[in-house]
Amino acid sequence: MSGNSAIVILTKHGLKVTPQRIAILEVILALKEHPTAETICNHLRPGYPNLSIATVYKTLDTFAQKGIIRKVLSETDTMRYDGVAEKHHHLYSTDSGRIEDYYDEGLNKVVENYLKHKKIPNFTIEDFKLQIFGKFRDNANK
Amino acid sequence: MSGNSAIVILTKHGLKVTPQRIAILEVILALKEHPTAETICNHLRPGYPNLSIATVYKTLDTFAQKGIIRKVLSETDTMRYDGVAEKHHHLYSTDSGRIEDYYDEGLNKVVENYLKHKKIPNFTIEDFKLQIFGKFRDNANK
DNA sequence: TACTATATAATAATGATTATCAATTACAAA
DNA sequence: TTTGTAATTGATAATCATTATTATATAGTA
Repeated sequence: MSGNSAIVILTKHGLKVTPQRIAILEVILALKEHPTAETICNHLRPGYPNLSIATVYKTLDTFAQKGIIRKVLSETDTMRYDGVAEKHHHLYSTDSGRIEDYYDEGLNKVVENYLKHKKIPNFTIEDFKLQIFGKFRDNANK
Repeated sequence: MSGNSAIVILTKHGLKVTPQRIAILEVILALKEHPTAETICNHLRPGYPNLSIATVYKTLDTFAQKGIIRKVLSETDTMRYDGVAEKHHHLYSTDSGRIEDYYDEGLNKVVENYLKHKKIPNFTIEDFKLQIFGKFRDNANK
């Protein structure tokens, strides 16, 4: 029951449950590719021909504020969104715009440990994230 | 002779030495605050009233391509630039747009070591960078 | 000094995102 | 169930950062 879990998430965060919000949330949870607002819109157009891009932007912002999704910094000037809220890092291709998630609990621990001891002067750490740059060895251009 | 080192850098990278390039390079090397193109322009306006914002953008792009400076991903949609080419990380404030450099050779080593052993499938690592999120304990809003 | 490729300035164009606002809708209370 | 109200949506205009265009100016070389 995929539709259901979106509703649960919205309710849990005190958001009004609208068809648009359900649809947008379902798409972003399903897509693994860090979609842009535009991409999300295109995915939904068949079912919601009147969906406005402004609504998508506003909804994504709302979700990000609630911590349901994350905004992803990208090399270009297009903002991208990430349906995965659990801690992870990003692999950036140095030849294309491709970005992939990278989970590595060991890496988290190593860095956490290091930072726990090495205090940064004048700064209280809340979270960290690695951007790893390099090349994918397959040709897919997700 | 601060003007001199900018000229040396430009020459070393095979770039034509123009007054605008010297001025822009000097400003970005001097500023510690990851300025935007606009900020750089404002700093230079007194001396170069006709400096065009387009020139600033193009020049910064040229510098970044040569590796003289780096582009910095920011939370908002404004690109920022970093005069420091040596490897370093960034501290992001979670309440303001403030971004500061963070150098930590020990941290570099720890992560490098970890990644050297833990191969990432289907990906060749070239470089990495940490984004560290948190709060600055002073009030400066650089 | 003259030549040629490159850089610059001014400005128009683009593209992503945000603001506005009237019409619609979710949902709480009666 | 119906009603009232505040929040949401869609349409579109406005904004803001960045890029493209192009005529003029200039750096570096012969």
